[in-house]
Amino acid sequence: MEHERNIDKITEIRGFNRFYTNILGLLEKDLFGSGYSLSEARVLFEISKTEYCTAAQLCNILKMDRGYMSRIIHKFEKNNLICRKESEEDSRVIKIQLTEKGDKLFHELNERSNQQVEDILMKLNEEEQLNLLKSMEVVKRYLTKATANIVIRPYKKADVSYVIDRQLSLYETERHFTSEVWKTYLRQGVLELLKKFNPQKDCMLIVEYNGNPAGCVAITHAEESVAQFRYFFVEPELRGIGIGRRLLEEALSFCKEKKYSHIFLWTVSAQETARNLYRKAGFELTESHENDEWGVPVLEEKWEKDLL
Amino acid sequence: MEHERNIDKITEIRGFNRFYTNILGLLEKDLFGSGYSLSEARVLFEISKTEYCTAAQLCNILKMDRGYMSRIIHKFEKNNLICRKESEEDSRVIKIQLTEKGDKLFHELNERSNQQVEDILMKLNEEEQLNLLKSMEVVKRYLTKATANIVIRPYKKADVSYVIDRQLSLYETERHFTSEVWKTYLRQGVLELLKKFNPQKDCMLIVEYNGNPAGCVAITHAEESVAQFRYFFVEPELRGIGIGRRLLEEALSFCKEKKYSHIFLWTVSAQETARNLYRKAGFELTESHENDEWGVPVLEEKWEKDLL
DNA sequence: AAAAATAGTTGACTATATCAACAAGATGAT
DNA sequence: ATCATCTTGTTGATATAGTCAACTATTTTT
Repeated sequence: MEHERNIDKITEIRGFNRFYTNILGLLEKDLFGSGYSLSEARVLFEISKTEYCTAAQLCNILKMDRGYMSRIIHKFEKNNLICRKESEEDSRVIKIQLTEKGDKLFHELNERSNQQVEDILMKLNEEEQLNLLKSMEVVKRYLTKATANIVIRPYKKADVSYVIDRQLSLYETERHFTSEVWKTYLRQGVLELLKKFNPQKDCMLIVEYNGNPAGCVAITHAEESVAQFRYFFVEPELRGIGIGRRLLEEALSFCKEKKYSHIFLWTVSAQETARNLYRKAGFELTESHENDEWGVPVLEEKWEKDLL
Repeated sequence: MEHERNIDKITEIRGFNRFYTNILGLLEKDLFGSGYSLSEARVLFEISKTEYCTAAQLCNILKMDRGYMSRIIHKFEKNNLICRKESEEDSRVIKIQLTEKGDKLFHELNERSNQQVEDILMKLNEEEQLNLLKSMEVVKRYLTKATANIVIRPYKKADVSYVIDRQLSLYETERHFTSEVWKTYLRQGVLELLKKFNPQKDCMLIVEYNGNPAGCVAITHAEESVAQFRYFFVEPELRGIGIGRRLLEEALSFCKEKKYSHIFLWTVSAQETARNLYRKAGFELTESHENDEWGVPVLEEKWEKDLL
């Protein structure tokens, strides 16, 4: 009986999958004439999107074979779409960037795809458009929740630049923190933590999503028996499915294991979701003040919690 | 400004498309080991689903190349998954049916896919599952509306068996009409209409969806200056996007063109959507009575409308 | 300091898909 | 009734896309 009910749902979902296979097939036809295949276009798109971009990363994101990826990248290089530079941190790694020509091609393909989607959108009225978008968001959130391969693991050397770069970029787009003071403060803070890293006192956890880092949290030793909770963020596309809560829990359990008796954190113009997260975990707002140093005036808040 | 707002929507939708490309990629991996490719599995699935199945139809539905399809079908035949029979109506056409072995393979692959989807579903609670399904339905409806290539055209010879077979099957699954009396009544009715077909009095329109028939309506000459509206249906997957309304409009405009002064229709246990459609078009319920002949007792209703 | 893991490359190969030409049969227009 | 047109399915030639395993050079872990 329980199973019978599920079969209907399963059939519905599989129907949707077949339907969407056709929709995607329809949209993909449009690349004809560009001289590049769908896979190549996807790679190009990811290169343009990814700040610190390497072949291995592209393979993770797009789930493609390494050899195949290598050849696509060489074709791109031959056609002057990208340039490649050995990484300074790891000489096995080659960083990939679009050239001007590559960027131009990307924009062309991008414009075509946008046009195509707009043509579809124009067949719907405002209300239908909004319904469509809202429903897509729901489908995406639940399927992410149900299929995402998410692991929380200790940081590795290679994560350092991710944590710094990504945090700078998120704070810039989401909170308009632009000042050099802020950038230096963040960069120094992370580097210092890792230089003096003491596994008995400090902790830095990375969210890994399908093999790539997608979030972070750190515990640092502030003073005797007092821990500070820092560098907390989750990639936008993974928000709303409980990963922040898991990170916070793991951080707190590290603190308990290491016998910290108190924990605090500083946050800025906290949004309801973050505040709720802290409140639910037993934190209390204890202090707040204005700060003008980060490029935009913000209200900084201190939240604290006893760990006994 | 208007355009700027659209760009956000377009970006969202394209994000969803990339996301779903990955989801589908994930699900497709599961065919490995079956000895058949994704395309082959899709063909197999369609064969099992399609009552009167031909290669050309499969090409339409799956948007595949004819030559490629030919080869897949030959591979299936070689492996005893299907048997092929020349059509009696059109000797160019070869009808395809699953053999017992083909049916068994289909069920195996189907079971695997179901299991896979169920595994995903199990990661969500009841409420989340229902939200997911509801949202998928909305996405599907609006995208169908915005992308479907729908044409309403006069019937062709080749449509006759579609109209009969499909209507029998829909009435059986949706209204539990099972009696032989009903089947004969419907079959005879359609055949008679087409035998005596007079383009000045009669009309039969077919909804064509991506090249395949997907709905129907007919006007028949009942008595002097009185038209009967019959054989009205739209494929379930295309309901809710205004195709029924379009069919009704076209049928009425045919009646006006041919100077009919009155039109009526018989319907059974009409659902709200159909009733609303008739009511909006100016029909009125004028008569109703029970009928036990169709395999299940139903309330038949007569709706009428003057055309002056 | 050795063993294991990772990034990227390459050759050989297979699977998947496309294109154009063709024959046989149906259909539509006049 | 006839002829041009369209449709169905087939085939050979070819192109594209993707996989696999072996290999080098480096970094990370133990």
